[in-house]
Amino acid sequence: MRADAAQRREAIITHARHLFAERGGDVALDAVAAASGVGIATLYRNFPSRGDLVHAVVQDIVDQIIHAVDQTQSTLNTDPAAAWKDLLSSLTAMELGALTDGLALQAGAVQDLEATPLAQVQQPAVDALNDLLAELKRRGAVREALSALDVIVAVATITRPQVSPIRGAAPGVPDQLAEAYFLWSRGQQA
Amino acid sequence: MRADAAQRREAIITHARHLFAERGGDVALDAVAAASGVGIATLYRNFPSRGDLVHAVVQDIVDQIIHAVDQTQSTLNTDPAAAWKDLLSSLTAMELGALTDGLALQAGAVQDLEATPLAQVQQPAVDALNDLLAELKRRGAVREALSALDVIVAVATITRPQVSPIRGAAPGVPDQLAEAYFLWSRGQQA
Amino acid sequence: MRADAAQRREAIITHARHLFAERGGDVALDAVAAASGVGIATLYRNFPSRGDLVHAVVQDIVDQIIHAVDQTQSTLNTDPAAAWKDLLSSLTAMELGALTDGLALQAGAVQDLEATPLAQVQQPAVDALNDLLAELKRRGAVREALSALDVIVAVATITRPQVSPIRGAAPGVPDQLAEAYFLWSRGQQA
Amino acid sequence: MRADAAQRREAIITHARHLFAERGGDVALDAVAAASGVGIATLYRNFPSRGDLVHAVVQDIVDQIIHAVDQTQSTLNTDPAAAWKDLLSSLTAMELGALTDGLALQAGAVQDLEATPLAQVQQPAVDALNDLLAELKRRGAVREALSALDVIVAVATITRPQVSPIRGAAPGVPDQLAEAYFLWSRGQQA
DNA sequence: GATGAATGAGCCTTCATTCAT
DNA sequence: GATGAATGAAGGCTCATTCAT
Repeated sequence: MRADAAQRREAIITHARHLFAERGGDVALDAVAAASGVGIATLYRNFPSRGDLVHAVVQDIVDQIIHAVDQTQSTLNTDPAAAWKDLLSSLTAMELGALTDGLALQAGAVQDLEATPLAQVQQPAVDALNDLLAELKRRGAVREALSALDVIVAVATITRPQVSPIRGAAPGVPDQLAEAYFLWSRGQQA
Repeated sequence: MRADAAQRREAIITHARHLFAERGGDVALDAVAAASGVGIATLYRNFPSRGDLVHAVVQDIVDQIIHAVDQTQSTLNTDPAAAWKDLLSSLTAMELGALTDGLALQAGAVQDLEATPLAQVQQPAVDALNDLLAELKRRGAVREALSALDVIVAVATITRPQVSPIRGAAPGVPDQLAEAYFLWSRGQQA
Repeated sequence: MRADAAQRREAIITHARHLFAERGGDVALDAVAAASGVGIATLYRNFPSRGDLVHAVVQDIVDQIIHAVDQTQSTLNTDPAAAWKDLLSSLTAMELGALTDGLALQAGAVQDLEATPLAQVQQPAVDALNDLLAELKRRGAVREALSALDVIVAVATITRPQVSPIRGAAPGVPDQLAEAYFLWSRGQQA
Repeated sequence: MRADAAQRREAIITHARHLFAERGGDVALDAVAAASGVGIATLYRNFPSRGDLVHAVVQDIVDQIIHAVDQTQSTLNTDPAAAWKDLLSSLTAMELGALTDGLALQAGAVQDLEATPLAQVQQPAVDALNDLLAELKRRGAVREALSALDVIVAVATITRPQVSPIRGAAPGVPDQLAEAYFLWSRGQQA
């Protein structure tokens, strides 16, 4: 039974992430519940408020970021350039756009970034990524002026959900931007 | 009073554009009206449906794009690289993000991009930009594989409204992305 | 100029009456103004509130009722049955339905019929018709138990505006009801 | 809770029917909800659009018409005249006026009566009544030229909601019209 | 523990009425 | 005097959240 419940919870998070990434952060929770195959009340039992669900989605993404950073550690010494490229690829595939839009709702009156509960949740990912960036910089694989938050926000910006007619009109753009960002991130001398 | 009304209409469009760019395409029309200093019914007299307002905002942006393209023509022959750089700067400063999000509302059931009334309104801007790109490509100032729509969507993606805590966390990202895109667009043989 | 204004006022009343009769008492005043070929403000100059316009429409109808009653006086002695039939025809052709629906708006909190301003305006018509009915009853042309208000309300009920699909489905009904009412009103002792 | 909900749904339909019949088809849905003792959102859960509520009310009335027709079958052979009289009584007591006004909302652009979803819902009632009328005509109890739709529309017209001051002024009129229509419908050759 | 139903608050839109030219 | 524009109040509908089974 416990396993069942945990599985259900995971399903909700996953579907919520996909929907956030696809349709933006303002999807109705009914839609999330329906997509997850549960009743709306079940969703609320697991996530007492919309913010809690957003929180969980962010946590999920953060875990993935940390995992991706960990993966990179192995090739870091042998081929730092490839390591950076792989990491950026992983991040790009990660639907960080969902993260960005998901925040929208809390943002209302928030002034102080540090105060956001999301900031705290993100911190471990930011820290891990910053450590990695430090290594990469030392090896000249990335630009000096690049912070973990910069990278996360940049990738999120590039991969944010796009209104479908737009996406259809210029489907290659996200890849172009990703390539451009990768080239730029490696630093001067183009 | 006719002049007054026209001025008011312009004010509404301007404020709507700013709000779309700042808070996304789903701002309450009440907020637009309030920001414009008019009652909600006045907004509705000028733009009978939300779609009409979006349409006007898009039109406004399209006009600006065309104007920017025109401005570029003068330096096109003397210094194509500078011309391209200036144009991209202009576009970046133009809040194209508002355009992107504004479309969201119509997008509901839209499958065919060409059918969108917005597509038609955009066409002149796309055509003008494509003509310019052709010239620039001939002069080797930009990558071959770059269409007007690509450029517009890319800039829109980069400058899309960003949730404020995010913006605060990594304020330099849009500029970084713009720079990256500029470098890439010139077609460094990658 | 005075003639012009008076003419305009009449035009508004006439169009209002038609629209009330056609589409019911809840037509937008904008529509009345447009149909009358004047601006909304002109309508309001002539009729400071919606109630005033309704009042004028009722007055107009009342005048027509009185006129119809007067017309009947001539044949009253020679052929009372024909007189009654003609009067009922006239009333039926008079769009009394407009009157009924026009009242709807004032009706909100009205308890006392006598207090209604419309009641007062109607009084002359009611009186004239009652006098005529008295004569007709004396001559056995109509049922004893028939008051002027009964007749007016009955005709108004029969000729009230009908939703178009309904009208299309059974177009003969108003005439059938008019015929039925006429027969009944003569007091055939069934 | 399922039973509870069904009951509530019935309550909404009943109250809507009364309000339509009393105040016309343009009552605020808030009022319907309040009268039914539920919140506005509950009404919308049961009837996603105003049209759906109208539809349900019509369905309710149609059911009653069919029931009334069925009831009549028993006395049809023994006393056709009484059967017809009873049926007309039943219809008159049925608030068909609600039906008529309820249609108003859909009517906007409707040209074709057959296309109306309401038309389809009504069809069974129309068919049943037409069958009965055929029998009655065979027995000479009603006029030849009388269709089911004629009867329904006529009764609806007679019992349509009346603005209260009017009703107060001539309370006997609906009964008078009903009597008149009954007499006429039997086809006394006048 | 899971579910469907209920609710109020909020946004979109219309309309009677007023105002400035 | 006539006009178009402006306005607030009200109704239609949706959605995050709570409740009863």
